[in-house]
Parts: sequence; structure tokens; C-alpha cells
Amino acid sequence: MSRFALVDCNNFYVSCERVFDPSLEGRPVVVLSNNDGCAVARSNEAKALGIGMGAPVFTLAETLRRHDVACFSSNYALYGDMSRRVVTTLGEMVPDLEVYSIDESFLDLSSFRAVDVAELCQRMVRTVKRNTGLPVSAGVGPTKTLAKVAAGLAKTHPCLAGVCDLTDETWLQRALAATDVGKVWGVGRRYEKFLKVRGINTALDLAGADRTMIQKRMGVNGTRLLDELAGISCFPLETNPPAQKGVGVSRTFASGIDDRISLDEALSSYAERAAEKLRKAGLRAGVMSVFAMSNRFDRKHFYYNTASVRFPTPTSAASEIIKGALSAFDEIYKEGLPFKKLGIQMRELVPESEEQLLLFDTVDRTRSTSLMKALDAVNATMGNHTLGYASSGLSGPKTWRTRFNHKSPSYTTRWDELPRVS
DNA sequence: TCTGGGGTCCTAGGACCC
DNA sequence: TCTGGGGTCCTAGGACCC
Repeated sequence: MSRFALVDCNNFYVSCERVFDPSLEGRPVVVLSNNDGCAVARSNEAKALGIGMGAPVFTLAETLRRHDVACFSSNYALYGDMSRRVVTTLGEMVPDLEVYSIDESFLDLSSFRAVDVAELCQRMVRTVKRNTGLPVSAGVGPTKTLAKVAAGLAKTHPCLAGVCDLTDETWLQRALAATDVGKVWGVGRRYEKFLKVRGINTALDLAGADRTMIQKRMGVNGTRLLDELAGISCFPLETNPPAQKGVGVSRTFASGIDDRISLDEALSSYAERAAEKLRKAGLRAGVMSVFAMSNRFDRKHFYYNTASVRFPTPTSAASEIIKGALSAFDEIYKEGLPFKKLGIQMRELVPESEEQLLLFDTVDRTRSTSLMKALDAVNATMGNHTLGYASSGLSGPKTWRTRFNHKSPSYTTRWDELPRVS
């Protein structure tokens, strides 16, 4: 029988902040999205205050003030680095590992005996805490979905000390009965509502639900979900993640922007970033689309449009992608309209090793490739944005730049921001 | 006034072809 | 008066995940 574990970092972003500022222990803490717009991570204390996932900060002002909640802007460099440390530690203990997200990994424990499993998980929880300072929980089950259920219980029931093993049938029934159907992996807001209207309130109800009805509303994923809850594994461990299908870069502005120069600068910087992501992954894109929208909360005047560009041959050259993005934007730009969000998406990705040469090419590919190599090398050694394109705007305050007013130092990724021990 | 970003997969419907 | 069927490809939209 297969057996999976899910190791999940508790309140990950908040816990990363706490590692470097222990005075935050026991205090309500939230980490905010870009532009310090929404609460995207909350400590248990913040959750207890009723601060919801994704709650807009302006609706929280009173709560944040009254309870002296510590607020942080997202520090992606720090979280990414801490995540790698967790994965390294886990990988040393269990070789079959799938990095599922920045704060979760699935492990294949099929070859471990039942008695070993709980002990192994407890050891993982202790080791990760010792090596990184981060609290994690582990759940075990015969399928990924059940391992997720187990991890959810491990996190919310302190008596389990961070580990929950649902290999045992009797515990499994009780665990499913205690799990809200909306918490099941693959059941989002829409499906939760649909299920609850039909009296399916818990994971146990769902496991016993009518297959045809589930299939009709939730498609093949619905039937897979039923199988997974019944202990039949449908989602294998993905140790070699399949090639990425797309690369996107988009940002919301702190307030609406209608001036064309700022919009072009913002878009150019996203194009630059997208090109960089492609090169880092060793990929090139055949097609790019640009999208632009106004404030989506103003439904009456909402504007959304996209335009696409096909490249003569797949590319990851910043200059070509910037040029394409700006000309595509020209098709959808509307004068006088306050834009709230711009973005680009790169699709039809191919490995750069599969280069297709064009008979009549307008770009000197060899030169442009070595230029990009040089640019990446400089930015890798001298720091991000040491070299960039003038079309993305010269340094200085910009209306389109994302706001991070409460950011902690990059403790682990910048020499000049290392924490000091005194 | 203020409301994130980056992904995946599935399905339905239309265009097109034989 | 009669007006097929099946396959493929593409896109948009909807659902989900973190």
C-alpha cells in the first residue's frame, strides 16, 4: 500500500519573520500582499482575532490598531530562502520528495513500516525546527488527499504535537468526520457551497456522496477526489515536476495610473522580468500576451483587454520581449482610463536547447544570446537590477512601483542585511 | 482612498476539415 | 422535400491550488 506524508510549515510567512525577531512570539502577526494590500499570512493569534485570509488591510485598520498587530510586507527573498532550507533538511531524511509549494512538501513513505512512520515524522518536525527555526506539521495517509487531511488536523490539534497518522482505518473515519468539506484539497468556495446545499458538510459525507452527481458537477477531478478519500491513490508523487507551461508577470498599482509613460515603464519592467524568468528556466516563449485592466472592484466601469504577439522564433531576449509587449499594449491602451493592473504571459515554451534558426532573421541571435548571458552574470554577482533597460525607467520614485512599507531585512540573502548578534 | 501574484487543469463551444 | 458525423484544434471561462 502506498503511504504519503505532507510536511507543511505553520503560518509560513509569519513564522519566517518570527525566526529573526523572537519578540513576535505570542503576538498577533500578519504578512501583507503586494502594495501592503491584503493579509496573506496570519499567526494563530491573528486568526483568533478574526483576521481572514486575503482580508483587505483597509477593512482591518481598527483591529490592527486595537490589538497592536505586527504587520509585515512580503519579503519574498527571505521566504524563498527559508523554504529551500526546509526542503534540504527533509530531503536528507526522506529521498522521495516532491516540493509542492513554497511551504509544503509531499514525501513517499511507502517503504517505511507503520511503527516507524509516526516516529520518523516526529523526528522531521524536530529536525526542521532545529535546523531552520520553523515550526512544521506532518500528516500521513494512503493518498495525498488524506495526507493533507491529516496535516490539517496535526496543525489544529495541539495534543497531536504536530504529527497525525491516518494510516489506521478507525482514526481515518473520525478524522474525516471532523474535517469540514470546504477544507478538503480540491474543494474551493464554489464546490463547498454546492456540496453544503446538498447536506454534504464533512469530508466523510463527501466520501459517501453519489458518484454521478459529483462527476456531473465537478468533472473527472471530482471522481478522483472520491477515490482519494477512499484510499485509492490517483495523484502519484511528482519527483520530477513536468515542464512549466507558462511564465507570467503582473502587478497591481497602488492607485490607478493613466499616464502612458508610467504604464510603458511598468510594462517594460515586467517584460524584462519575464525574459529573466525564462532564461533562468532555460526556456524560450513562442507567444506573448499582454493584458491590462482598470479597477476590478468598480464593476460599472471595468475594462479588461488582451493582445498577443507571436515571435518569429521562440525567444527569451529582453529587448525583443519588451518591444513586443509595448506594441501589443498599444492595441489595448485607452487614453484617460486609470489602469490598475498590467501583466504579460509567455506561452508555448520550448527548451532553449531546441533552437530553431530562421532563414531570414532580423535579429542577430548569437549576439543577443551572449548579451543576455552577460547581463544575467552581472546581475547575479553585482545584485539584481545592476543592469537593466532604460525603457523600464531610471531609478527613483515611480507611481507604478509596488509598495512595501513594512518590509523586514533580507536577513539571509544580503550581506548588508545580515542579522547582528550583540 | 485603500482590495496580491503565479500557476494548473478541465470543459464547452466554435471553426474547420474530411 | 430532403440538409451527417466525427475528429481536431483553439479559446474563453471556470474551477482549483498555494
